[in-house]
Amino acid sequence: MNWDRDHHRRGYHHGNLREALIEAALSLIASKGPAGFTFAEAARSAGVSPAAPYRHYKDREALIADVAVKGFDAFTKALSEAWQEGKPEPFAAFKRLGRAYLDFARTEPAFYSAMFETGLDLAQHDELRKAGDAAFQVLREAVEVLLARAPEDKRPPTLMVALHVWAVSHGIASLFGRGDGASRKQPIEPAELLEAHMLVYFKGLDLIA
Amino acid sequence: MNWDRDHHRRGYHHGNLREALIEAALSLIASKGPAGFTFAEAARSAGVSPAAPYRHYKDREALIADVAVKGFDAFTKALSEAWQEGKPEPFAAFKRLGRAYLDFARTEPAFYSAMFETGLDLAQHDELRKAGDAAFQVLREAVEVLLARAPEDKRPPTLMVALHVWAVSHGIASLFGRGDGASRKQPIEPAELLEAHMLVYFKGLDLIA
DNA sequence: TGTACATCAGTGAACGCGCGTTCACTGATGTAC
DNA sequence: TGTACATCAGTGAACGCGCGTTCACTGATGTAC
Repeated sequence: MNWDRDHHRRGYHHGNLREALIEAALSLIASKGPAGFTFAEAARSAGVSPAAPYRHYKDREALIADVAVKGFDAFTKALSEAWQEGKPEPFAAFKRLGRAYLDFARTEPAFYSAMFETGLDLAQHDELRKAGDAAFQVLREAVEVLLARAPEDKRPPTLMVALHVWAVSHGIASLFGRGDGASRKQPIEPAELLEAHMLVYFKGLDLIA
Repeated sequence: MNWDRDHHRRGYHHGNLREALIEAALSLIASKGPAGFTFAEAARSAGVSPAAPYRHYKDREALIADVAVKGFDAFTKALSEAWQEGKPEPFAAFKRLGRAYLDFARTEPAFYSAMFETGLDLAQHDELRKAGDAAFQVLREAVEVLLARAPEDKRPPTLMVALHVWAVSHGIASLFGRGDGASRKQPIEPAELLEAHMLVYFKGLDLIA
């Protein structure tokens, strides 16, 4: 609970309303889903009048889009740090990458749902699409390093493999790996399920024995 | 447009308000997403007073849950009909099953998002969980038939494989295969992407050469 | 076959509520000279 | 270093709106005899 942790230093100007609104939006999304988030309540929880957010965002949707962008930024960072350019060993690094993907979805369900479930039109939010592309780029580069191990004549297309990796990760995360009640509990842990999948899949690609 | 296609036969009693409300909910979800659906507007579009829906549903959430249940029923039916008990040949039937999965998500985006993206707590909606389980059961049985081909000593667990199939199908459907603007267009068709995945994956399981 | 009555599935008016947004405003901050 | 002024980032009151829900009600339907 940190409703007013900053009240003591608040004067007329908030100082960093933008960040405060994003945090407020996240905690509202976390507790009520992406639908149950309102501009007014975000303002209230940032300790500011309902008109104040309009200094920073055109409207409600602009704030959600910004939350999603910030989410993708954090996601890209988390994935990059897990991948570590494939060092010291690409397969071990890839395993870390997969775990980082699921960890993010589980520990940041509000970000994750703002990123993938708000139904924002990507054609209308260029910055959002770019932020999403940057995250995917991490997966793509990791796949590229792994595929470099295969003999050139039987190397599958990087894009295809990267899309497979993304799809299965996203599928596991959204079906079985969320923190909330929408999760369909299974007797196999999400991380274990993903790892088992990648072993079979890479074997199918002749990348491993 | 069928706002009042039934008006001529409407008297005091609607006759099948329940179905009309579900249809109304679907078209509202389709045009504005699961968030932009209201009880009042559903009533209006069914040509009925705002109090009428309460004869059939406890509240707004009960209607959404029912839409999701009906969606799973239709989904289960579509998958079963595609699978046809694996006849005449299991792999061909499985390919049909995968296509049916993606087709449903693409042609019934409103059902699909009511089923997977409304964030309903499954623990609190038993009928919904059951309807979802029934759909998954079709995948599970199909996987079981395919796995029967593998030599018994190197046969992977049915549940694990079925969960992999579900995850990758759901991942592809929700990331790349929806009709709306949230779809991340790729140079590979969803159906092709799924089929390519299953070929690699089954090869990894030694089910095919 | 007709009638009395219970039950079902609607009406329509009303309610309190919170939302998104606009407006004229004002206090705080930064900058030019 | 001090002052004038432009700009920035807030206020707070107000608006119209549609929502979810409740209520006493009533027309239509089904059933017992």
